[in-house]
Amino acid sequence: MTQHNDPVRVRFAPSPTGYLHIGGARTALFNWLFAHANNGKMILRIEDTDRERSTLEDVDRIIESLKWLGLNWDEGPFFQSERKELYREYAQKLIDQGLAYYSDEQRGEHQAIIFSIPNEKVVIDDIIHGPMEFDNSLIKDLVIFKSDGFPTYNFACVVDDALMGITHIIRGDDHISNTPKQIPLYKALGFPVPKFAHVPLILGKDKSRLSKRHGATSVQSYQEEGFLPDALVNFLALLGWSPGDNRELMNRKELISLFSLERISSKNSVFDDEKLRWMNSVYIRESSYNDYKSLVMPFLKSAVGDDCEKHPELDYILSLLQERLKVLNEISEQSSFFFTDDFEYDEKSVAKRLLKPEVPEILSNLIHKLAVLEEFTDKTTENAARELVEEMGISGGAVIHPVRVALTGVMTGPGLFEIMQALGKEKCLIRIQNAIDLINSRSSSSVDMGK
RNA sequence: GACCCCAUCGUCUAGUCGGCCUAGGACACAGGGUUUUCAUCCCUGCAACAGGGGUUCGAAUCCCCUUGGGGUCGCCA
Repeated sequence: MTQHNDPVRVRFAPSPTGYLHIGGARTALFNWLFAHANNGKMILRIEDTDRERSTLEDVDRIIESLKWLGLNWDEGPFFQSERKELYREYAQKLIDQGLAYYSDEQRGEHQAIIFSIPNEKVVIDDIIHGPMEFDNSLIKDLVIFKSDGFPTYNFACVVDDALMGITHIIRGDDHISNTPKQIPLYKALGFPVPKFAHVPLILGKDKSRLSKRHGATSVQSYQEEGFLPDALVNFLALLGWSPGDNRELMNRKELISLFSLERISSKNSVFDDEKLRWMNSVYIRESSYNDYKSLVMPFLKSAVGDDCEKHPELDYILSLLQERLKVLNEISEQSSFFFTDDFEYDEKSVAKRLLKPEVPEILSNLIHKLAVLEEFTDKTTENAARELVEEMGISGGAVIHPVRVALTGVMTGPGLFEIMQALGKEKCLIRIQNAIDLINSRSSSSVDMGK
């Protein structure tokens, strides 16, 4: 592990002009992992110097998302909008030293202040990219105070990073070109220059920078879809970083102990939704039942109503579904038939499994078998079905498939006899009878069509 | 366009100072097994060092060029 002389201090510095983007979340995560791996501190700073676009709602949303992901911070949140005077002091120092000057262009109430960038080469020894050289004679002087009286990003950022004692700046690749502008600012202000680690961007399927047009990119939308924070954290950590062996499934503790900036790739990476979903299903499956239940209940309730909580077979039903959910909100489509009698019959399933000449007889025979059961469990119902199979000389599938469609409306789902137990005798008998009626009504009309 | 970054399977990646790489793992995909279905699980398969020059006994690994992709060029952050 890398040794650092000063106690490590990092920061995550979002601007509250939108949701927490998945890319921002990864940057926050890398900062968080680095801080924890080095016994350092993480600072949260809100960069709200754009008074037009910054909103309090966005501040809340971003903080909510960070909390949901479990990315806690040690200091802050600090708001740049509250530190205006501080920045002005430093700008004044630069003016006094002749390193900055007032703009002669008058645009607003205040006069903009501009920093003269020295015409020299700047080398950044980036932890991820290695040395990068820039020629500052090629760039224009830098506005550090806007005519609305607020500092610009580059200025406020440098002053804060220095004053807050930030040792490592871990931020997106898109800030690389800001760095050669910021370094002369550190020097002019007499601040030590921190270390930089520019992490590559996250791309969409088409290899362009991940954005709204690639679909949902806010952390909040992943939360709403039913991804677990642990799964998202694990997945995001692997986007651009790897521990070096073939390990992929790692909890936070492992992530922290294995993490290092040096192992972050310098290459952009494409966000693979499929792999995230797979990883999420692993986390759902491997959760304890109680954790899983508390995670999934809000999704179930919003899908089928709060009453589901009182369902006598709730735990049994949820446990049947635990191993087949990729995201939590799938609970809705996969369990509604347990909670309502008003579920949809999937036409393809009906055509394939119910509309067969032998089905009505099988179903009605099964009704007779089930009706006499005293105990109605997965075992007893299965025995009944096996007996029927025996007596009629048919295959197991010949009874199981149509019954599944009769009870659930679809061809896939948990084991049939578990479903029966969860549903209970009465509902099973009614639904099987309904299926028989459905078949009869269908066949009488199709007979006329000669088919 | 200028400046900068990047380049291993479709995707995420391993490949630490060049040899152990006939390039490993995971997701996805295909096939098979288990299963009443789906999912899980197990097995198998498919599939990559962008191209061209060097350097070297030897290069995916180093250098250069080309090509391709990305980022930045705001009194936005």
